[in-house]
Amino acid sequence: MLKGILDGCILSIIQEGEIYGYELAEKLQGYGFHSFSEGTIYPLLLRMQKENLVTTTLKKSTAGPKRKYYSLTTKGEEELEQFKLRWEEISLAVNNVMNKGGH
Amino acid sequence: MLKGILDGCILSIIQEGEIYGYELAEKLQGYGFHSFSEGTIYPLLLRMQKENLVTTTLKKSTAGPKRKYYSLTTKGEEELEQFKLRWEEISLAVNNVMNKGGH
DNA sequence: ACATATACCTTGTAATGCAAGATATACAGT
DNA sequence: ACTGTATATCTTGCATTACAAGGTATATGT
Repeated sequence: MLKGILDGCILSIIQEGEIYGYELAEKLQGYGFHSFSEGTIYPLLLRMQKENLVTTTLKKSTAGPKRKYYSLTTKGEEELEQFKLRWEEISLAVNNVMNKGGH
Repeated sequence: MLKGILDGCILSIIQEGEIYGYELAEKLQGYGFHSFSEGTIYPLLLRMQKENLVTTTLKKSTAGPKRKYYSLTTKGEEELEQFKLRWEEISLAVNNVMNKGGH
């Protein structure tokens, strides 16, 4: 049902502007997602690249190996729009269920 | 991240009143969940029973085999409360991400 | 006797999420 | 030069979840 919810969130963050994985992981925490390790995020980014939702460019880091910056493709933007619609449907449905049972 | 979201929704529906699996499946559709087959719901109900979140009583049906009615246990009610909190956190976080990118 | 609707369960598979660990680069302190 | 620390990416292996598909069983109407 909610498969791809993380995908959607990541697409949305990338849409704000080019970003690399490590930074993205930190940003997710800032938005209130506590539970995402890099072991979750990196495989997901690789998958999205494979599906042509994002493109990457390597850039030097000030301290560490090269950063892999991600940007949305047109297909990625479309996917994001679809995700937004899906999220509205789902969150509405869950809120429906929740608010019936009690105050 | 959203593992157990269906669990929470089902707990919430059961809290409204005793209900059996087949009816629950139909009710979920009514709330706007399109994609849940019985192959998803029944195993989940059995698991929740095993975890002592729900209890069951069998009752005659007007047309078909006996219905298995589910009710919440105290533990199930606690689980539901926790889920509600978790859902608020998560939906807030996702909405944060979504609305930044510009609607 | 047969079809249909109801009702529950099992099997097998794919996707997802995560911990843990492997690899690699750069800089700062000693 | 050596060591530790922070940065940065990727891989492996496992557990959970979601789902389609199929299987079993009961009651009613014709």
